[in-house]
Amino acid sequence: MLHSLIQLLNLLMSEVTLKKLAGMLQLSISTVSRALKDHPDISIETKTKVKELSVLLDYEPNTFAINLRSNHCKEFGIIVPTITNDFYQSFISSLENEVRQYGYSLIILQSGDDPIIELANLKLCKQNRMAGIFVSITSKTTDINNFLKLDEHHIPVIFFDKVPSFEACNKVCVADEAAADMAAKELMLKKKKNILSIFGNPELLITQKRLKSFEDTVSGYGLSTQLYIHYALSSDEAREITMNSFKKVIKPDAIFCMTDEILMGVMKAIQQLELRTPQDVGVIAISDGFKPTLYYPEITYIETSGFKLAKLAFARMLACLGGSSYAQELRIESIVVSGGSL
Amino acid sequence: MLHSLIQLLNLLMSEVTLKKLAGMLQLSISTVSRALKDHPDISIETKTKVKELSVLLDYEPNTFAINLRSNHCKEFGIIVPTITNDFYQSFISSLENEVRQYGYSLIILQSGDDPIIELANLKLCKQNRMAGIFVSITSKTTDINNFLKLDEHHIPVIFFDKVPSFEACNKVCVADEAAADMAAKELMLKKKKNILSIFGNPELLITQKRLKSFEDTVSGYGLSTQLYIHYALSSDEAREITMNSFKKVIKPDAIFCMTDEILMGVMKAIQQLELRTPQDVGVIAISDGFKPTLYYPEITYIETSGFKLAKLAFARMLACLGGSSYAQELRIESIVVSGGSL
DNA sequence: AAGCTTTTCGCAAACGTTTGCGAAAAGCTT
DNA sequence: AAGCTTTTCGCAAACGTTTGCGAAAAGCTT
Repeated sequence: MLHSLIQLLNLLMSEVTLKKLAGMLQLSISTVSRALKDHPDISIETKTKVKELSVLLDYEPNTFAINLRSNHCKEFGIIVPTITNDFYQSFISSLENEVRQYGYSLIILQSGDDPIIELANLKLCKQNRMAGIFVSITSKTTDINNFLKLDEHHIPVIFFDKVPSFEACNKVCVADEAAADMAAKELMLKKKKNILSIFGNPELLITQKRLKSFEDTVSGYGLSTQLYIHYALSSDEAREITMNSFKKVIKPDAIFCMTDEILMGVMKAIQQLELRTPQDVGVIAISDGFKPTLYYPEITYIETSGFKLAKLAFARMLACLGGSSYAQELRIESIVVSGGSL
Repeated sequence: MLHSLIQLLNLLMSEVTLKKLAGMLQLSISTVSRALKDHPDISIETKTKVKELSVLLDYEPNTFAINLRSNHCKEFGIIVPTITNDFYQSFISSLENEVRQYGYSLIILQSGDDPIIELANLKLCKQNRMAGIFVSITSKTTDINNFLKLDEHHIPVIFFDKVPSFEACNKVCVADEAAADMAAKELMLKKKKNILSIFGNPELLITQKRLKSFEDTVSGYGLSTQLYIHYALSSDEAREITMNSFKKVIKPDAIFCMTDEILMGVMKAIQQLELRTPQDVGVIAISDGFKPTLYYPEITYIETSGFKLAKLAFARMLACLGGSSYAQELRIESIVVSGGSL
């Protein structure tokens, strides 16, 4: 009696392991291991004894040992330029919820839009033998061979949002062309004639796709619509572009904002100019859907949901882990959310 | 020659390990291990041979094995109600940058403001033997014993922002009282008489502290200032409160917003009511600093920087890992950022 | 009752590191 | 040249799991 009490005390001092459980129960480690996993070789009596003690002592298997044995862990990495962005935020939030349901964890890695750091993060994912990674590349990433190499190591790589143009890889995107097309159609329906069109970084594939689609749709209508195309790399640049546009003789009757960031700059300018939407100028954006609700009237936007995209990305990841090897490009459809600003 | 070529091919097929390196170099595993770590026992010639081959074959130590051996890993967990919040976003972004510099990774765990999930996340951190965790508790978390238990397992716990009232734990906060006090002073300086004061969840310690300090400061001035105290749990509630307040006979001449979320609702109401700041109504907020720049004129706010708080939290974490055991409550000072809305 | 099958468990190796200790070889002392 | 120190390396155990295989005990068959 005293003896087992001392044993118990010793146990409470340190970590509970299979070996300790086995020692107390006078069983072998393998039997304890199998009992806890309901292996058919073990008798009911032994199983209950083992399980009772393991609950009593709050036994928790050592993840490190399990990882070493199985040579993989239940962690995903996500590499983004920065998490301070509504779209990524909702993507990450949604993704974290998904992976948790499946017993995985999510490690965030910011590249700061720097390919060097991106590469370092990638290496970390490889070294930590992550179960898979999600990547939104930097605007300067040209070489994606390092990403493809991970695929060889059986670490699936899912690109999302900002994806490389290379074809043989897994990509999930919002409907770039379709979203720009929808925005253009909305503007045409309202018979807008002078449209200030502000796009993001022209080096990104997403910008090029959206611009082309936008222009094509507008010219497809064959109306005498004038597009004033600008690129803004920041909210502040968008604000200045807007301010300058309204100093001109021909003032825009509508503004198209390719991103939330641009929308923010545009709206600030509109407040500064004391313009009213939609009377003085119409506004439409492509957005995750949060920023447009900040204004009154709410901004009409084409929704590109980070939440939905994360679900799609995770589904694709599961498929890859399940053995689906051939690369796919998936996209989610957009919808128009009318807010009264157009 | 052919023999070593075959060896090389075999190696490229599978993972490179110390054993494989040792086999190719006709050395023992221990010698290879020590050579790579510049152990003084190993000769220069051996070291260079080992290192050259390891670079050639792109050897990367197996993290799982290292973790098992050392019984700890280089990962921190961060548990927050949700990451979709400017303050947490900048906190996490900043924290990720910090931990990366020190070779750590960051795992995000959202509780969804649910104590059950929070507990599950906590257990995960314990099971994965994380190096330490950062926690902002849910509004319903009452029992923090489970957190304290981690401390016994030598996993430091740093509470931030939403912290428990229990004293003997590590806490880093923004200057709750001081921030509310500063906001009150700004309002008094502008001689505001009817102040709509909207606070967050009244169950949170942070709300209680700010409210008390705010009221104390205002009454300390001894002026005939009227405070209209309200609580808003969402942006939309704040909007409605504001809308209703301006339907009253006595209209507010200033609005105090305890959080970004509240500010957003208030500003939307202001746009809807077509009021101008600061002429028609003054606005001041406690904020991380991003949202206030969205409006024109920019909102005057008391800065509670997530960036700075993250740096402080990480410094405290490092101290804990370094052996500092006694619990501390740390806070960062706030500053007033004038934007022209008051 | 002898031989067979089933039940129940333990041995031992393996995953890839790190590290205390010992031992051989080399260089040094007097 | 014998004994000593230094240099250089390998053996073996350990971290905590999982799992193939074998073996003892028990129950069954005819």
